[in-house]
Amino acid sequence: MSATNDLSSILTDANWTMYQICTNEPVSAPPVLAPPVMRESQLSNTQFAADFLGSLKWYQMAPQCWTKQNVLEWISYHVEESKFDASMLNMTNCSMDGSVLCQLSRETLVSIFGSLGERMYQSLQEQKAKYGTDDLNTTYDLLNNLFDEFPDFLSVSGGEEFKLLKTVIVPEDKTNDSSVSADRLNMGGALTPSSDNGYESGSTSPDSLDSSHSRGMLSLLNPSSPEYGGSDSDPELSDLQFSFSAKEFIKAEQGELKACKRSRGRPRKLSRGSEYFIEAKKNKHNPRGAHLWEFIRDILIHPEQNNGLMRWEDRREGVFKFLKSEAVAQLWGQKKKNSSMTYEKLSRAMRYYYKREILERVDGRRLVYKFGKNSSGWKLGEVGVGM
DNA sequence: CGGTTTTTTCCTGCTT
DNA sequence: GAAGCAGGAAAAAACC
Repeated sequence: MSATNDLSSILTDANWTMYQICTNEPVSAPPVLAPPVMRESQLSNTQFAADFLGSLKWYQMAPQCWTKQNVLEWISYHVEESKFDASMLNMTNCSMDGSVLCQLSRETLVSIFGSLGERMYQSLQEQKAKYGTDDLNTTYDLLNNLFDEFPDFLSVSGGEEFKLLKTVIVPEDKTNDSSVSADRLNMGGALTPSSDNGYESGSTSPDSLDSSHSRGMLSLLNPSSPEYGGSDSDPELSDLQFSFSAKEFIKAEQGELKACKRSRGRPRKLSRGSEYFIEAKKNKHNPRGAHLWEFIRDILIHPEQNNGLMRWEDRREGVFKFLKSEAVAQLWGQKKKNSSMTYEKLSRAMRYYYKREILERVDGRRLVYKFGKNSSGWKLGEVGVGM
């Protein structure tokens, strides 16, 4: 079977497993596994050694040593873990062994896997570090500079529909040819050799941008805001290491949650230890994180980058309108690492701002809000950007 | 660790 | 009927 077919199969199964609503089956997480016991006498046995290596999972060895199958399993794991819609992947880009994978730049991974690419890049760095081959400081620096390097992510051709990361797509027919859906949302162009990073994406198609939009969007967070740390929590992700037992727990708990009908109110999200992996850790430099209204404000004050998501209706009065409400919600969700964010939920949070006078009501106009007296950073005098 | 704040989730009813 | 608005309720998560 070809690697492409392998992945297709793996990912189809992954999505199917992930998106079945009422099953109790948690998606597979890397378990705490001891490597197969190997007797000393067996060490000299070449076949045994080969078998032994072949029996190892990706999380049991350095990424440089991964086989194509290991790489596919690694991809599959992240697809499952993040509820990524695998149908978006151009699977021809996924056929590589660990040595090739390790040469891919973060940008390339992002171009292939969209929003998942960052996490995968982090995972790769962590795995390298775990096996003593990486410099965490390098990772830190790379992550720290992440947004600076993506100034053009929002530069999509005018009128282009903003393409969202469809994180939850339940296949109607499990047996469907995945290439059809892959074509529908082809994530990346063909990989082409690059002198610097080994490989880089040759794609400049807007289709390949996808969640990269959000990265661009996040990059425009107002650095002047005292409550914005700029890069959110990313730099500290380099400190993260896999905690397989914790992840196993997460999966089990997610499975349990899916198994029963949601109760009223916010559901329990993830257990302790899970945030260690799933949730970005709090950034010491960004103790409070970004608030929703600041996120909205920062989209508005960078019209050149907001890609038609929102616009000012009355700049002086602070009146603004959502043009692509669900897209903004998805961006917000991506920022908060919540793939199920919707405009409905976002708007509820917006309505809470009325009472605090961060926003004022604008009656009779759909999708229109107005900044209130307790908001700041949007007025022309406060922002050094002419609008 | 407990209290507070902010956000998320769900819901019902209403309006456009 | 769909989409959006309004706001109560409950709870998670972040903060203090």
